[in-house]
Amino acid sequence: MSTAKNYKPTESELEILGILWEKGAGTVREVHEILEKSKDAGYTTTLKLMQIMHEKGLLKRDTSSKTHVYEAAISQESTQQQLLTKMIDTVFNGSATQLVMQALGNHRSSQEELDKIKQYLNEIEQQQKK
Amino acid sequence: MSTAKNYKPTESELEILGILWEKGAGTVREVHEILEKSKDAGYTTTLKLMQIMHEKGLLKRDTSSKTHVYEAAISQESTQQQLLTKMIDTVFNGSATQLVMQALGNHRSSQEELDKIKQYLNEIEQQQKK
DNA sequence: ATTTGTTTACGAAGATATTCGTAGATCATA
DNA sequence: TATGATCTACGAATATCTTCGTAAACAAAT
Repeated sequence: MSTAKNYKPTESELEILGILWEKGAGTVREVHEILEKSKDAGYTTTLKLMQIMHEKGLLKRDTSSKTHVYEAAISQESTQQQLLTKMIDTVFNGSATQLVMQALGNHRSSQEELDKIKQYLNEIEQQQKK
Repeated sequence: MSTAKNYKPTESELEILGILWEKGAGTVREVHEILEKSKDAGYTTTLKLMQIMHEKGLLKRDTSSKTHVYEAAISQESTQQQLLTKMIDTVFNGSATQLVMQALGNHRSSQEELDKIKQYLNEIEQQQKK
């Protein structure tokens, strides 16, 4: 069986996870209203999706009141990590560097952000020297 | 209708594209033998997938000899770009920087690669000043 | 108490992706 | 020419994802 940890969320599931990561816990109604802005789907569709995600262990939920409150059960970081790894593997010939350069080249970053990255690079180098 | 350009390949399709990008043109048999190493599927499954990909415009094929020869019809770069954009958007809160740092942090890069990235950063900065 | 609105649960239809068996064509070779 | 190996084409079964209608529970308002 696949635990939630290494389960690969579908496209729709990722959209919902994204919303919950950003806003923290929320009801189906709340999630749905945000979702509607970028997608059109009925309320029960969102409900069903979130129920399935709960079954799969992707969401936790609090059913103590009539209106259930959901929350992401997997962290954004671990999900990012998993998707990145997969992507590097299948599309970037296994090279993280290739991915980084591609991302930097085509998604305009501000000077501030570039500085942040530079600083981070230095930190990594320091660590490696030890 | 969606052209091959903006069509989003499925998981299986990406695996096949990855193989063809790396090795260049190839027959179903060749692709299948590489695919088998990481996945188990029958020969006709791979065949069918590649035929469908051809219909969708993801692969070109040369049918002049009995054994057809396939080739990727979409570039690795544009596909990388498309997937990156989507991923940044849904999983990294729209921040390419966040993705870059996550990738750097968890996928060990050699000093050489780090230097390459630094150099690339400098190039970007130069460009921006103009 | 009845109506109205909101919620969950359930089931099923529809869409898409994946898998593979089987048949027929082609070719090498015994 | 027959045999066997390899290939494509086709169709269909299976699995998975997505969508939504409907019903039942509940609460608030009339």
